[in-house]
Amino acid sequence: MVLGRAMKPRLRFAPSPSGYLHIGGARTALFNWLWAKSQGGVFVLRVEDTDQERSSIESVRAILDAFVWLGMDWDEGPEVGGPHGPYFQSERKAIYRELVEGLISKGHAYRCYCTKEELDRAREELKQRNPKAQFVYPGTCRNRTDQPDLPHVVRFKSPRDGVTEFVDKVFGPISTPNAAQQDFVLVRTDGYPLYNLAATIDDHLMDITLVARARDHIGNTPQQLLIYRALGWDPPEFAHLPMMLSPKGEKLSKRHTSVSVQDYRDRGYPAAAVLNYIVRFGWSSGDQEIFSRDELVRLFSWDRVNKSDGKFDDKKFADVAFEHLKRAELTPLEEYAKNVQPFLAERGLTAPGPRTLAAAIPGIRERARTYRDAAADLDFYFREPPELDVKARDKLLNAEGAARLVELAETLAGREGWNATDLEAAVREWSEARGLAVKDVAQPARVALTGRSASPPLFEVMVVLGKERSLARLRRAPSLV
RNA sequence: GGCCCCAUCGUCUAGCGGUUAGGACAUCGGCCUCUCACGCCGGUAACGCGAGUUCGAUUCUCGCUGGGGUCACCA
Repeated sequence: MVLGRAMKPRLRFAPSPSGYLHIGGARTALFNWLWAKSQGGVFVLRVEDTDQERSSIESVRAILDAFVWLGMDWDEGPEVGGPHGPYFQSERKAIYRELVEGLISKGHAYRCYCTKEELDRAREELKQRNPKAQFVYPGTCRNRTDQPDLPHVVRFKSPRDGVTEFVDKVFGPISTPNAAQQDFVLVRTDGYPLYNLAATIDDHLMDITLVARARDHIGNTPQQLLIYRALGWDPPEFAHLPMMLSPKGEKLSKRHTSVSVQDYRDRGYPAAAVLNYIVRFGWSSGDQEIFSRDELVRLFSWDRVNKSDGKFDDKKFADVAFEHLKRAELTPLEEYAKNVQPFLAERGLTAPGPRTLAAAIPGIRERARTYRDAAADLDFYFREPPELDVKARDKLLNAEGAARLVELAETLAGREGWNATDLEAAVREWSEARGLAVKDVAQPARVALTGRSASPPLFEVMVVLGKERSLARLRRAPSLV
């Protein structure tokens, strides 16, 4: 027990509900979640909806859904509640108001009556005179007589000298001169707190022990530290994460790739693969590339997090997803079947027999790179007749070949065993007896059985299809030509 | 521009003073084969530059260059 503070780490992710869950946000949340899980700590979700203009309840829903899909559960927050609520900042205005009054009365903050228009004008004028100069709030209202009834914002009275420093869990010591700080706004004219104020107060009141967020927040940290000090509170620890950038090194936006977690689900990627890919941005564990969710929890640690930004790579992402789909230990059969179902439904294949589905999946596992692809690969098993790829037919199946398939069907009909080994032996024997190579029979048969030129191994297909349907499709061959 | 941060193959990374600088993706050959895949074997490919420190720097220090972030009544 150190200093009597809570020992269990309490981590949080605080999205602002102004859209979907961004893939970068998911990554930030993941690091927090992993640490909370691995330490037996608590992961809280807090909705930062102080900007009424941009926040929406639909967006909260979308973000929560994304968390559920990713399998990142939260211990406190919307829907589950908890002892530190409310978890929507819009419902915490009274808390902020009271604390801000204290700040003002102690001289750490003051009311400012300069209007946005005045400030914008001053900013503009300065820019005219000296395009390179930076506008700093001149402190006009610092010592002005207080008139609480007039419209105003509340500004923090930043120290003019000294430095603010902290030890980042990832970047190490970071020190910023206070002179670089201006009297930033704490509360807007409409009474709503701004990010730095609300986040600071909530992190403290919610007993957050470690704030892990993307590197673009490093510059906010000194301001928040100043607020902690003014409020007389001990700050939590901070960990900043390197950024995940576009392939070109720009800020990741939808111009470059899917940025909404929802998109990845819709494109048919496994959730665990999304997690696997994004965690590898800035974190590694030796040479290992593929991790299950549980492994991640077990292996994650801050000393394996590095500092340099990374660029998103679709190809690598696709490969990670593919690995998850290929390995049965990562995606068990039942899970695969369940997840591919919606994509089959999209193709109008609503009720594939569960037995057949389970039997068919092993054959397409090493072929399908997404659940969406898997549904396409599976299609011919469940569609009667299978969709015919005309090009494949033109290339591989002619009248002569089709006639042979009918003969083959009769031979096969008389056989006992209907398993891949026996079927292959039978077809081999049958082909050789006619002076044909196996592929001269197999390729036309593939077209008849699957409607396409590419499929899982032919004899596996026949087993999954079953004797009756296989024979029927072979006998139907002449009608395709 | 001020402040802050970063720097190993094209990309994600391993490396924590002495290595033929390793892995993965991508890419290029080849093998396997009833198709497509999977798999396997092999190739190309990196320490940004310059000073120090040291017997010895990818590794430590400084400078430069390059890149990124941030400077709102957004979060």
